[in-house]
Amino acid sequence: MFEQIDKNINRSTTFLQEELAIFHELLEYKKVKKKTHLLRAGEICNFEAYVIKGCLRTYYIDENGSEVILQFGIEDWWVSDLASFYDQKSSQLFIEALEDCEIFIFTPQSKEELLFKVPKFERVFRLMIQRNLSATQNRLVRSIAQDAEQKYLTFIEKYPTIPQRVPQLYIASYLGISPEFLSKLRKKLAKQ
Amino acid sequence: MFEQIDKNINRSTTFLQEELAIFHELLEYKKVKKKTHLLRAGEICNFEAYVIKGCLRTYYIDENGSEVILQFGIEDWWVSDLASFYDQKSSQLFIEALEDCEIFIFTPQSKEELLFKVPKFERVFRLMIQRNLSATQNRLVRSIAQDAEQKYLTFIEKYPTIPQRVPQLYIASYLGISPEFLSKLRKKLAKQ
DNA sequence: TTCATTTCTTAATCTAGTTCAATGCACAGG
DNA sequence: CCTGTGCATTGAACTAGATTAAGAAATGAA
Repeated sequence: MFEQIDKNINRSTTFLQEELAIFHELLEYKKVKKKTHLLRAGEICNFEAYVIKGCLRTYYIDENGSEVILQFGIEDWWVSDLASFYDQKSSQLFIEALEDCEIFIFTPQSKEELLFKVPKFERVFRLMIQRNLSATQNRLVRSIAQDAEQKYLTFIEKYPTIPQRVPQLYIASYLGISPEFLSKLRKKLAKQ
Repeated sequence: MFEQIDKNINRSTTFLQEELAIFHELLEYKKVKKKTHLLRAGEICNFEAYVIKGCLRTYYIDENGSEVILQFGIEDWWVSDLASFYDQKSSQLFIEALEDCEIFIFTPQSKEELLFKVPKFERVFRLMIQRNLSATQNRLVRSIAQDAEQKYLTFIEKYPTIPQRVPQLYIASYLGISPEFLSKLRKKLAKQ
């Protein structure tokens, strides 16, 4: 049950068995049904979720009413609105399960307790947010500098499993192009 | 000399005089001449810089050879490539002074020493990166969902001082539009 | 199985923004 | 003081991608 997440956090820091035991103690296991929202804009995000199994999307609805997908969360990703979680302020994001999911969650309380008992976890979480920042910066650059075809190719290279799991509609929204145009692109690429 | 930066870090956490003294001790003051690069792609970023005065840009050169400006750094902003700084790995970014600047810098060593002596600073730096992430996410959303005119208006509202300080060329690059089109936009907006 | 809902594809039309090329301007350096 | 260099502006021609609308295919619920 904990193998997967242990392997993940052990990438950056090595923990003792007793430290891991405290960690496991504080994790809350949850099942989430497809189409359930874990978070809606206006609410305060009171979790940081680690995806054991399944797929979720984090999205934003802008002033024109159009959805923009910020992130897909699949196995071994962390999903949350960190700004809302840390500062306990109202979120602007939606987080929705696209498949039946299994997740571990931290609440602000359980996380605080973990960091108090095993301060080494500071590093794990700092790295998590830092990776997130790097990934977001890279995506921003691509969103500005690449054309639709390059973006799509980069996407399927980076996330080869996602296209088979989520509607194309959402991939188009992630890439910032219309679903119709993505369809055309795929047709063109298929016959090359 | 330290008033400005003290005020900035005191926004989120309150520090004792002796803690601030340690902080000041570890800050390194530097002057940087216009057009100097603090960082080039391929190098390891060995600083986190706080801008006392002046203006810098952080940019990226993509595979097509075109520049994308990720961030302008002006007074009271932190400027660095965090991924490179923390992991001491090769950077992908360039950081260049657009005006003569005065900055404070941390090296990996001085920062480690600070966090060791005054762990409360963990929070300051965590908030810094978190704000950076939120800002980058918001920019990503705008870059996808807004048209050029909206982006420009959002930009001058958010950073009203920058247009007077940096060439339009760079603002266009930040917004992800061509300089020619920005010029046309400005003309149109001017006569409204 | 059937009906309803969601998703995908195709084609025609339209437009926001690019590219290219020429001109004018400002100001920094000798 | 001139002169090069970098930047802004303008206009004409072009194109990547949006939008609209309609039909086909897939999925799911009852």
